[in-house]
This record gives sequence, C-alpha cells and structure tokens, in this order.
Amino acid sequence: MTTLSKIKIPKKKPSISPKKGHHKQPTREKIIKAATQVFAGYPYHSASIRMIGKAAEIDHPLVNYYFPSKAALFEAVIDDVADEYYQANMSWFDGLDKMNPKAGLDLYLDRFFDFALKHPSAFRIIALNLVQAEDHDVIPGYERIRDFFAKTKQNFKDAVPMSGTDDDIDMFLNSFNTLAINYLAAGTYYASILGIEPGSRQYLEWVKKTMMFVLLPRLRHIISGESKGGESKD
Amino acid sequence: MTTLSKIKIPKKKPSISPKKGHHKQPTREKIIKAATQVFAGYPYHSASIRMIGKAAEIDHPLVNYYFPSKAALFEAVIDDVADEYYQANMSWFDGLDKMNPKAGLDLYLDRFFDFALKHPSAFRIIALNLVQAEDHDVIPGYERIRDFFAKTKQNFKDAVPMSGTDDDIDMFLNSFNTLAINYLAAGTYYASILGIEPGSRQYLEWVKKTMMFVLLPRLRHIISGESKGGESKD
DNA sequence: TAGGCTTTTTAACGATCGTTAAAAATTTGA
DNA sequence: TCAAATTTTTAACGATCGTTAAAAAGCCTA
Repeated sequence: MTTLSKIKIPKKKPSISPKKGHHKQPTREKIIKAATQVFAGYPYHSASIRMIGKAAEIDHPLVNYYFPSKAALFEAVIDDVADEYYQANMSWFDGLDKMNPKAGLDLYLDRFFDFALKHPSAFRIIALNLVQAEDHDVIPGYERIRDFFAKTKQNFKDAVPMSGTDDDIDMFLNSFNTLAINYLAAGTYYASILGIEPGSRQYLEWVKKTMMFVLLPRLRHIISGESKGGESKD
Repeated sequence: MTTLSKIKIPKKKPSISPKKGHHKQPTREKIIKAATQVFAGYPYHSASIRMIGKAAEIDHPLVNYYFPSKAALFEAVIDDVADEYYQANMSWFDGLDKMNPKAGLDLYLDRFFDFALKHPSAFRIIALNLVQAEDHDVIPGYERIRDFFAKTKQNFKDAVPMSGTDDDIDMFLNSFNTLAINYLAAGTYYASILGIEPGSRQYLEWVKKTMMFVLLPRLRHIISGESKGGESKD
C-alpha cells in the first residue's frame, strides 16, 4: 500500500448507466478512437501521441494519464479492433455450408468487404506493422497481430468443412489473408494502378473479382479434398 | 553561372580505372550500401540519416554532402535496387517458353528465390513503404515503386506468350507480386507461424510450394486462354 | 460552502531527428 | 612545395518525440 502505488489507474465512474446517453463520450474512448485512426494512417513509430491528442481534441499529456505508455495504447487499440473483427467475422460464415464453393466464397467476400468498408482500420494497422519486425525492435502488439491471424484461421476451419490436408489449408488461408490485407490496406496503391478510386465500390469489386479468380480453384480443392487437382502432367 | 551554383555536386575522380581495385570503396557507394541496408530494416520515416551514417562508418553529415536530402538518398537507393532487380529478372524467363506451365513456374520461382536470398533489400524496401501512403504524406520514392511493379509486369507479358484477357493477366500478376513481396519481406512473421527460420532454405521452399499451389491453376488459365476454367456450375 | 478527489492543462526534461555552416583535414594540380 | 579544391569532421540550429511533474480546473460529497 505504501510503496507500490506507482501505476496510475484513472478511476472511472463505475457502473452508472449512461443516463441520457448524451453523446459526450468519455475521454478514454475518444482517445482509443483517435488512436485507432492515427495508427491506421502511420506505422507505429511514425504515429505520435501528439497526433493522437490533436485528433482527439485534447492536450497530448492526457493520453499518458489514461494509458501508461504509447505501447500500451497501441496494444489497447489492436485488442479493440481485433475484437470488433472477430465478432463480425464469425457471422460471415452463416449459411455458407449449404452453398457450393463459388457461391459461398462470393457471399463471404461480400460480407467481408461490407465490414472492411465501415471498419478499415484493422487491416491498415496490421498491414502497416506486419513487415517491420526484424529480430530486434519488435513492435509492441506483434504477438497480438499473430493471434489475429490465428483466430481468423480457426474461425475458418471451424465453420467450413474441409477435406484437404492441413498443409493445403494453411497455404490457402495464408494466401487469402495476405491478399485481403494488402488489397484492402494498400488500396491507394492498387487503385492508382487501375485508375480507380481507392475507397470506391468499384475498387472493392475489383478486389473481390481478383480474389475469386485466384483463390476459387484452391478453395474447391481443399473442400473436395481431391488429391492434387490434375497436376500430374501438364 | 554566378547565382545558380547552389547545388553541391561532389566531383568524383572521373574515369580513372580502378587501378588496383583495392577494396576501399568510395564514400558515395558506402553510403548507398548502408542506406539500402537501413531502409530495408525500417520504413522511410523511421530510418534515420544517423543510422545510415553509423552503418557506413562515417559521420552523418557526410551523407548530406553526397545527397542533398534524405528523400534524394531514398530515391537513389530505390533506383539502385530496382535496376539490380530488372537486370536479373529478365534472365529468369530464359528457356521457359519450351516448358509447360508447371515446370516453367517451378524454374522461374527457383531463379526468383535464388536472387531474393542474395538481395532481399528490394522486397523489404517496397513492402515497408507500400502501405503507408494516404493521399497526403506520400513517401518520396512512391512513383518509383509503382514503376517497379509496372516494369516487372511488362517483363512477364513480353516473355510469356499468353492468351488470357488483359484483366485476367493483371489479376494474376498483381496477386503474384503481392504474395511474393509479402512472403519474402515479412518472412519473420510467416516463418514464425510455421515454426521455421525466416531466412532458411526451408522457408523459401514453403513459399515456393505455396505460390505454386495458389497460382498454378490461374497461370494455366491465362496461358491456355480457356474461357473460365469450368466455373459455370459447381 | 469547504475539502478532497478526479481530470485537465501547462511547462519542461532529455533524446533524436534532418539539415546547415564553418572549421579542419586531406587530396590535387601547378 | 605551396596554394587551391575536395572531402571529412565538429558544432549547432530548430523541430518533434515520449514522458513526467506540478499547477490549475472541475467535480462530488460531507
């Protein structure tokens, strides 16, 4: 009680129900929201607490009042967007088991991109920070990013009945995630190549078309479990 | 002549042949080499001139003596690694026209990864800086990165006789490049998932296997030009 | 209303950044 | 060899960074 009260924990008003719900959101949430936006725009080391303070319309030291460090805030943001993603992701599989692979992938991608259009931050945060890590200098939330992929994979394996080998499924899912993350997060780049607007429906349609084009043959393969899809000769 | 001598151009000893070739490389080259290494480890805004100076074993202001700015150095580095890549890339197509798609892709990837093992910088520099750009705050060498992909595509189109539509070919090549860049540049991440060493032959073999698994059906498709690969029903 | 919380603001710290200027060292050419 | 030109080193600038401490303001309760 005497010596170990170093960590400042802001004591929020506990469980008082949001009486009127007056849209004055508490400061902590404003910070999370602003930080999500800033971390979606800049890689971890380039995003600054001062940027976040400005985006949240508060003085920047207030960030350190609610979060002990930039690293802790970053991890809180990742947890936040990841939870948001999981919750949505599980519902995207509803009803797919009654469809053929093509129709199923089609519908899944529709739901996926619908979500991505409203919540692009998760993909950008991951894409912006996935590459950096050399052995040293690892970014704070790195293992959480690993968990993100891992849970995504598990959702897929649980929801879609597959007969392919684990190896084949992993190759498919890693490639699916890689393409999705990049096409969604680096839309500025790909769209500029194609001469489309990055955030537009048209761009998302191109991404969907491309992902179906590339991935559908292998999705069929791992669902049906056929040996190696006629690769013997040719 | 009087007023416009603002740009300091270090006058190198011109065309004197490297008499003994004594491995004391000129400072400018040392800087390019060190900068390549540093920019391959950190995104543009996180890499610093002081890091580069330390890597080159010189005092950091000397960097500004040879390059007017960090941006100019970055562009010089991109040009350097891109040229290195083009030169190698063209030769990877040799003899592929006499092979079937599977054997051709197999050999191409072998050559590709052989190069990547010796010159990983290009892929990491691109991967580290591809995502960042929002509309504003564009990284200096961004259009050069676009050119990088564009030339790579052109090489492919020139070397491989294809019957598919331009749309199909673009979908294939964008996905090929995206997967290659990410698997090669973010090896730390993917390898840690698989429990392999990032730089190892084993990891590169996984990447090759994965890229063949995912891309071979569509490579066959765009080479043979068959309408839509039996997607009608299923 | 007064006193004790919590929250916010202000000011400042040490560190690092890109860049510049000037001094020092080195190399070159006559 | 000596002056001129080139290259390198030293020192410093303004700016931004994460974080901390202390003052100020706001709030609740007694």
